[in-house]
Amino acid sequence: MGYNGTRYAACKPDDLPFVACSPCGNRICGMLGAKAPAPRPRDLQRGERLEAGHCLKVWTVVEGLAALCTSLPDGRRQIVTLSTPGDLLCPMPGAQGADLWVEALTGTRLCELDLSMSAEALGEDAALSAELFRVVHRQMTCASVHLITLGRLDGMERVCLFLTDMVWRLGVRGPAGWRVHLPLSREDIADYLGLNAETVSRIFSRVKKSKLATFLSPTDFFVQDVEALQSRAPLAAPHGPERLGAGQPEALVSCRT
Amino acid sequence: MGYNGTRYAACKPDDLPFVACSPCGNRICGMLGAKAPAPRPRDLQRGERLEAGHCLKVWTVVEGLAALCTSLPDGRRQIVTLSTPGDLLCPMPGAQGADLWVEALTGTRLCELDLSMSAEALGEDAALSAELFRVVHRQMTCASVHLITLGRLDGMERVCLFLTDMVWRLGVRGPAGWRVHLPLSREDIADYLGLNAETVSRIFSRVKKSKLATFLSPTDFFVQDVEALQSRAPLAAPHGPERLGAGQPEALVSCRT
DNA sequence: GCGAGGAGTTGATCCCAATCAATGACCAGT
DNA sequence: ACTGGTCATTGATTGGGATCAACTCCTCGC
Repeated sequence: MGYNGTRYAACKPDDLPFVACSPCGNRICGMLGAKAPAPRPRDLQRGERLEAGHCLKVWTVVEGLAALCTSLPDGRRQIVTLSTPGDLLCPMPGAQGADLWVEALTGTRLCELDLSMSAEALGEDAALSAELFRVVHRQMTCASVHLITLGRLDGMERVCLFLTDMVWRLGVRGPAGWRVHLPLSREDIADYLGLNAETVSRIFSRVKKSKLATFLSPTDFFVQDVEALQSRAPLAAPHGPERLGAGQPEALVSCRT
Repeated sequence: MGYNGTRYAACKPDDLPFVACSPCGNRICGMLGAKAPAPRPRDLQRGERLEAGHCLKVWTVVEGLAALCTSLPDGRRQIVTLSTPGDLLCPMPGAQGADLWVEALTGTRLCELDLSMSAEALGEDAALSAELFRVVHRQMTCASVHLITLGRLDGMERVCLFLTDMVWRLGVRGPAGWRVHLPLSREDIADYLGLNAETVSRIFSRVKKSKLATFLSPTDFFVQDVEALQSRAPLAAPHGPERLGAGQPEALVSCRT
């Protein structure tokens, strides 16, 4: 339970193997068919890592929360991407000097797809390439929002944007508002937002005081007025209510005039 | 003059029309052939903008320096991407709430390619899709470095990383080191690095004092020991000496074991 | 029940970068 | 040469977030 019913229910663990994963938002599994080794499920405990290495492996998050993490030689960590159920995780060989890995921020079930064996298929299957392009395109959009967040928003704005994003991605709608379970620690949030854990905690208190959200426990909060929360940030959360990417690549479609 | 001779010389203005642009690093022009309207050159003066809109237009920087800019309703600006000659600029419909545009930071010549007319070609031409994927893949890598920079590096580290990057991208090698002409203002640099103009200026002074670089003028500097400069940042500049992306998509190739 | 350990909160203090302001360098136009 | 404008530099001050530390709460294992 807990996560968005429609997306999750369509791809519950029992449905393995995952070739029928497409309802999760990952249409690649289905498109590949016999061209790649069958997708295989992977269960990770909190803190467990997958070394991204340099292979073109791709994961779909089925349940839980995974992050694309980097860390500098001195231990500073930056979370580049948060992936909630339905998201595709494709770690790209990153920056020299920074480690890169996929980490489960809570107990997480992934669906692993190894595309490296089928590099030819990638180059030749047009529909697949287009789909890959679409996915990466979407990730670029999210990356832009994250970039602006880190470059120009102050702590309060970052946190409000983050909470709004969590509402859209993990929230359960109730009669009076949204209830959200935060499956990550303060430090994880801090590493995603470019802050530190104490600061995140302090800002949560401010959010609480200004009644933008109610905290039921350190990991559960409730939002009555998402608009109010959203408007505290000068930028909209990338995973809005009408979730992008369900249909055609919007850049291509929106241009027919 | 001024810019890296080899890359620039292969695609100088006289070579128009730009179908022969591929030596610039943009192989898309050549691949499209008759499927898209012929690429057309555009000259921009400093500060001039191209509204990215929602169309799939793509630009190659031939000469000068262009930026993908965003700004928030209150005027805060964040430069998402800097493009030097040879780079491909493809503004993706960005964050809601933030304006997005392409801006020339100095006199700049672009080569415009409108892919929106040929959306079918995009979906059907496998090689083209793969190339697009490769380009976006590369941009993701740069975006990661930029993200870590904004999230976790302090001012000095950001500036040293930036200067190193400029050496690799714009530097002219001389007998005693590299000479670089910076075609952007302090404020542009600040908006790229998530700082403000005065801070950038102050840090430049510190760099000068610590002899990591010599400033010949506000817009020209000289670096004797790039390694020393580079090592002041905990991360390598994304445009290293052996520039990525000249050959195959490295993710696909590096996995053949 | 009890203690150990981890996570979260809150306080005190420090420090880096933002802000505001003054000055200087350079350029274009008259 | 003078003037207005833009850009860069530098100083004084402020402020937001980091750091260090104390304390609470909760869980887990015994």
